[in-house]
Amino acid sequence: MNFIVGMSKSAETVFINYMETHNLSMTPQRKLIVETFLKTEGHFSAEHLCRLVKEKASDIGQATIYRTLKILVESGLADSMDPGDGVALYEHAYGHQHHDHLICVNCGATVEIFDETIESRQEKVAEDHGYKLTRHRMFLFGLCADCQNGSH
Amino acid sequence: MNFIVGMSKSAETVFINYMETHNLSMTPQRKLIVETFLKTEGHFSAEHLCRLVKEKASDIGQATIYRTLKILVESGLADSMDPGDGVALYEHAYGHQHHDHLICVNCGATVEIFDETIESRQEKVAEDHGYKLTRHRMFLFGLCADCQNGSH
DNA sequence: TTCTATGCAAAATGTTTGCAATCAC
DNA sequence: GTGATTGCAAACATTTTGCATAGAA
Repeated sequence: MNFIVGMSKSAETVFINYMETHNLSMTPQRKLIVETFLKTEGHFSAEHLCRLVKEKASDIGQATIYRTLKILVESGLADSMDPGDGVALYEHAYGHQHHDHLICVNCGATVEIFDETIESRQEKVAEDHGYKLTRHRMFLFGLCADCQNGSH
Repeated sequence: MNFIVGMSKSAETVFINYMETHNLSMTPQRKLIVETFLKTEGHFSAEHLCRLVKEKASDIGQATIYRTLKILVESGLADSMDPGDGVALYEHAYGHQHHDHLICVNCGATVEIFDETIESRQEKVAEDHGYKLTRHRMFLFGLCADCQNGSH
């Protein structure tokens, strides 16, 4: 379950460090939630993570899962986004470079995208308006190749 | 209150046409809500529009305002967006070209932006992944000039 | 021990819906 | 008249919070 990325620390180590420096204790609940989060690839809702966690320990309350997700985001292990329907989606952030998302409006298939030209134009546009850019969100919506063809 | 834009129809005309072709009736409530919407510039929430409408007619229910906002979006007069906090913001869409938004994270000042290069790269990135792009949303977050300086 | 974390249930938020009464055409 | 529209209140979905209990260090 470790990320082997050169000399960088594992996600677990980063999380444990964050916990220690913030006087947060490592409870079995948090351990399970973080492990489950790290094992889950892709983009998923809090509710989806809840289901996965409760499969392993049905007595964990959803409040704890939401609270731990917040810690995961603060610690830099998770990133959260809302493509527009008011439901936050989470994904791994540690060891992952910034990217935006290309989402199929029919089946939900999501591709992580990154375009240097867009990124630098964003900086420039912000500067042109006197803004100091801190972050951005970009969602491209369309029909994926599969959905353009056959079904539905 | 009319938009004088060459030969194009006024927003009211477009709305009335939409109503007729969709078998929707022009009630005094809808009339007031649409008038208020058209008079309100910028980016505002449903709740903000509710307040403005209720100042004029306190007996209009919020459900009617939400329902009318939906009609406004469907008719192409309004555009709705959610910059990320789960609250939809509305703005005029009729007679306005597409644009994205640059938002001050401190004071909320919002600038409408448009960059040809970004737009065409978005198309290309989508194509490269076999997607047929239908729409996109982009939010740039940063500190506006005012907030970089003095007050906070 | 002492302060933090938990689970539960209730609250908060923004939006939508069911329904009987009302209104537009 | 007839079907669409309204206001109300309740329902909704997601996320957050208060609180008494339980647990970590």
